Amino acid sequence: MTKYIRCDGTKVQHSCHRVDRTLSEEGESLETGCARRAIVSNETEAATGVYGRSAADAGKHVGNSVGKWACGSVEVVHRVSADDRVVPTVYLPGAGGAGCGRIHRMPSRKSPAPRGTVTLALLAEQLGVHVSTVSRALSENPVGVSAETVARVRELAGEQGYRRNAAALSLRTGRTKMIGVMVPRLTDVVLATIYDGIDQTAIDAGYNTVVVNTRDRPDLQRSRLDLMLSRQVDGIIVGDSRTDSNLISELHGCGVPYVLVARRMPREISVSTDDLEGGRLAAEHLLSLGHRRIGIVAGDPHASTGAERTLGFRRAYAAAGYPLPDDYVIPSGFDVRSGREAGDHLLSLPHPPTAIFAASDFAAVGVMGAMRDRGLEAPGDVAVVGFNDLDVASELPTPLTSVHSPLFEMGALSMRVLLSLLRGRRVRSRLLQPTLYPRASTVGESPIRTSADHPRRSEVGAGSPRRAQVP
Amino acid sequence: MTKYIRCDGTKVQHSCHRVDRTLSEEGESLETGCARRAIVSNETEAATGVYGRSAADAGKHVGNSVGKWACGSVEVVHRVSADDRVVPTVYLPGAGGAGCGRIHRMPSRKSPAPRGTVTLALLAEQLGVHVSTVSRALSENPVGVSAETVARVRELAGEQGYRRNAAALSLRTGRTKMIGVMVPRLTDVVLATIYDGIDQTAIDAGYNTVVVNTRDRPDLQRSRLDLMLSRQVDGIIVGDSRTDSNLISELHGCGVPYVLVARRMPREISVSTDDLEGGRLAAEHLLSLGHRRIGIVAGDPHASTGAERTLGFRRAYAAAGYPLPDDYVIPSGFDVRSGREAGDHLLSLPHPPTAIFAASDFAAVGVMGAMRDRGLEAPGDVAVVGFNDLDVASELPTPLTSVHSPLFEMGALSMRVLLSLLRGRRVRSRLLQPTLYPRASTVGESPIRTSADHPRRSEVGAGSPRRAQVP
DNA sequence: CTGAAAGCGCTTACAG
DNA sequence: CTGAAAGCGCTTACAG
Repeated sequence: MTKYIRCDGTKVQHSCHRVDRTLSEEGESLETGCARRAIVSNETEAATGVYGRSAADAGKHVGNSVGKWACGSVEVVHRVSADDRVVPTVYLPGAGGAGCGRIHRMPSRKSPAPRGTVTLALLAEQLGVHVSTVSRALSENPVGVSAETVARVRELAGEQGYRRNAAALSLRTGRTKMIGVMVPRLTDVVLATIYDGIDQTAIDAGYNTVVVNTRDRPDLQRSRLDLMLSRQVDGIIVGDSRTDSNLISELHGCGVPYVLVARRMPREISVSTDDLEGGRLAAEHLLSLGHRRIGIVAGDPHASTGAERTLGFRRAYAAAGYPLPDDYVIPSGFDVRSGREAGDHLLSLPHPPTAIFAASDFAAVGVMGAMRDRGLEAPGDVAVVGFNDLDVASELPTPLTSVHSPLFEMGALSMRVLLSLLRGRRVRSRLLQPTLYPRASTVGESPIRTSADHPRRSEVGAGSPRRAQVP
Repeated sequence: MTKYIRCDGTKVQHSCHRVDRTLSEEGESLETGCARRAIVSNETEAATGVYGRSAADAGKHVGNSVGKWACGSVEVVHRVSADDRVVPTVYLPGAGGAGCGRIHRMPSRKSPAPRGTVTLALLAEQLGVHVSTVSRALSENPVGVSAETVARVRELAGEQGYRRNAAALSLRTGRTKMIGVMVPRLTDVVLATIYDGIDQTAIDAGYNTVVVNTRDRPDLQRSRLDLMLSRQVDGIIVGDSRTDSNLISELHGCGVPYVLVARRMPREISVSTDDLEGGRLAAEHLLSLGHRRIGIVAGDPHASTGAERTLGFRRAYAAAGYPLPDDYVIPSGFDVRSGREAGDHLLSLPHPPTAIFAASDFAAVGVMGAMRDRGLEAPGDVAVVGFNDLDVASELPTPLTSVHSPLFEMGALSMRVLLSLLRGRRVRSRLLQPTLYPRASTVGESPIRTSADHPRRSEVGAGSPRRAQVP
C-alpha cells in the first residue's frame, strides 16, 4: 500500500483510500481516476481548523463535489513516492480501494451528522490512529492501550468536545443505561418526591431515568410504555399500576425487568408503604379521640394506596364495633380539588361526620377548604387526618394530623431493588412503615411535630414535643 | 441462483445463502459444506411458531451451533432441483454465498438482541420480502408499497409485537424526536406544572421529553446537559437558568436549539411570566391597603423569577415614596421550609413588617406557619401575599392572596416556541401577564376567588365575587 | 412495487 | 499495543 503522510509528518491511515494527483488551484476540477471528480474550493475552510494549515501550504484542505454525489472532505497530503520523494496529493478518505472503479451512492440524509459533530472517526483521523484505538482509549477502563495514547486521545476529545453518541452505543451494546419510570402525574408532589428518590439513586448507579406521565389512563399507560420499550430502557419502575388494568401482565412478557412502586399488585415485586397499617393508625387515632361517625375521602379505588388506606381504616373501625357505612366513603382523586368536592359532599350529609380521613394531604386541604366555607373549624367541628405528611402539612395555619410515608426512601429503595434485578439477583417486595403525627387538626392544643428525622416506627400517642409552640 | 421455497410455497429470499443437504433427525449433525456444522435440535421450537409447521413437516425448523460460532436460526426449506423436483433442505440464512468458504467471526455481545426481540429483518424473513420493503410498509406514510404488502407486514408486526428500535432510527436519521428539559426540581409543583405543559405539547407534536433535575447546582447543570447532548436531543428547554452561571453561553455553541422557560436571561429566547409586573401588582395591592413596612421573602436572587418579582415590588414602593430597606428583603428558596425560616427572621426584627410578600405560595405557607407559632394572624397582624396562585392557595384555612402565573400555559408555549425553532422559523421571547387574586390573607372579608378561567389581565380591585362565601 | 446496498457511530474478539 | 472487520437495526436513493 502506498504511504501517505501529512505535512505535519503524521501518517494517513484509512482502510480504503485513493490518491489522485497534485494539488490544484481553487475552482480547478480534478479527475480522480475513480469516476469521481474533486473540485477544489475553500468552502470547507471550516474543516481546516483541524490541521491549521494555510491555503498556501501544501496541506491545504479542499472541498469536492461530483455532480450530485457529495462526498466527505478532501484532504491534501504528501504522497511518499517510490523514490521516497514527497509529493502533495489529493486524498479522498474512504473512497477508492478495491471498489474504486465504481460510484458509491450516497443517500442524502436530512442531517444525520449535523455540522460540528465530533465522532470517533474524526478524532482517529486527526490523531492518525485507528478508530478502535480511540474507542479503547476513551473507554471507562482503558485496557490494552498505551498510557500515552490514552492521554493524547483524551486531550483531543476534550478539546473538541467529543460526546459519545448514545444511540450508537446502545445499538452496539444492546443496553442503554436508561430506566423508565411511569407515574400518574408529576404535578402530584407525592409522585414527584418518589421520582426524586428513584432518579438520584439511578444516577449514583450510573443510570439515567426517563419519566412518563400516564394520568391513570390505560390508553396513555399503554402508549407511553410502548415508547419506553421502543427506547430500549434497561428496566422499568411502575408507579401507576391499577387493579383495573392488565398492563402489568403484558409487561411480564416483554423480558424487561420491572418493579412496582407506591402501588402494589398481587404476585408482583413492589416497594410501597404499608397502607393498610397507615389506615389503621389513622383509625386508632380517631377512635381514641372518641370519633364514631367518620367520613373517608378515599382516593382512587383502583390504586392500591387509596384502596388499602381505606380498607385498613374501615377494618379497624369495624373491629372496634363501629363499621363505616358505604356512603361515608367517597372515591376521589388525591388532589386539592377532589378533596374539596368530597368534603362538600360529606359535610352535606344529613348526619355529617365528626371526623374525616383523607387518603392524601392535599385532599385534606380541600376538605378544610370546604369546612372553612361552611364556617366549620378543625378539630372542634370536624377533625381531619391526612396522609403522607408532606412539608406543607405541619406549616398549615391549622397544622394537619397526617400519616407519614417515607416517599423519597421508597423511590430510592425501588430503584435499588430494580438494580438488583438487573444484576440477576432474586428480590422480594418491601413494605415501609408509616408513622402518624398528631397535630392541631385533630388534637386542639397538641404539640407541633415535625418529621425531620423520619422515624420508622409508629409513634401514635408516644411522642414528646420536639418544638414548643410559641405563644 | 438456486431457487428455494418454503413448504407454504413462499420464496426464500436472502442476499446470501447456502443449502447443505437433506433434513436430518433431531440431534444429528450436519456438515454444511461451508465450514459450519448445523446440529438439528428442537431448541428453536420458539421460532417455529412463525410458520406453524409441525416437526413432522418438511418445514421443520432446527437450531444449529458450530463450536463457538453461533449463527442464526437454521431453516428447513424445499430446494427446487434442476429437474423441478422439490427436496427438503437445510437453509442457513446469511451464510454461504461467495464468502462461503470462510468463517465469519462473530464477536460475542452481552445481549444486544435479547431473546425475543422482533426486528425488521425477522419480519422480512418470515414474510419472504426484503427488509427495506418491511421498513417502507411500516413507515408512517407508506408510499411505493402495495396496499396488500402494507397490510401483510402490519398484521405480522402487530402479532409479533414489533417495536421500532429508537436507537437505530436515531442513528440512521440523525434525529431523536426527543426534547430535553432542565429544571431545578420537579418536587416543586411550579416546575412540575410547567413541565406538564411542555410534555403534553411535545407529545401532541410527536415529540417526547426527557427531564433532568439540576437542583440549581452548576455542576449538575453541566453533567445533565452533557447527558442530554449525548442522547442527541433535538432541542432543549431550559428551566433552570441562573444569572451566576455561564451554562447558556456554552449551549449556544452546541448547535442544539433551545428556549428558556420561567427564568429569563438577557439576549436569550425565553417564555416567562412578567415577574416585574407581578411584583408591581403585589405592591400596588399592599400599598392600597395602607401597608408601609413590608418584608419580602425574595426567593433565589440568581433566578430571574425571584429577582424580578422582588425588583418589581421594590420599584413600586420606591415610586410611592416608601423604599424598602435591604434588611427587610430576605433571599430564600421557593419552598415551605425557606419561607418558614425567612418568616421567622422577618417577624423577629425589632420593627416587624405589617405585610410580607413571598416570591412563591409555598414560601408564603411557611411564613404563615411562622406567624401561627407566634400567635399572629393574617391579615390582622400581618398580611401575606404569595406568588403563582397554586390550587392550594385558595383552599387554605386562611385563603392566600396570590399573583397568578399561567404555569401550564407557559410550559406549553415554550414548547411551541421550540417547535418553531426546530422548523427553522424565527421566534421571539414571550411574557405572560400575571393576575392578582385578593383573598383573606390580605383583605379580611374579601370574596373568595378562584382562577379557574385564568384571566389574562390584572384584576386588582376590579373583580366581583365568583363564589360567595358560605356562612 | 420491490430488492440491494450503504452507512449512521460505536464496540469487541481476533490477528498481528 | 494497534489495526481491521463485522454488525447492532434502521432508512433511503437508486435500479430494475
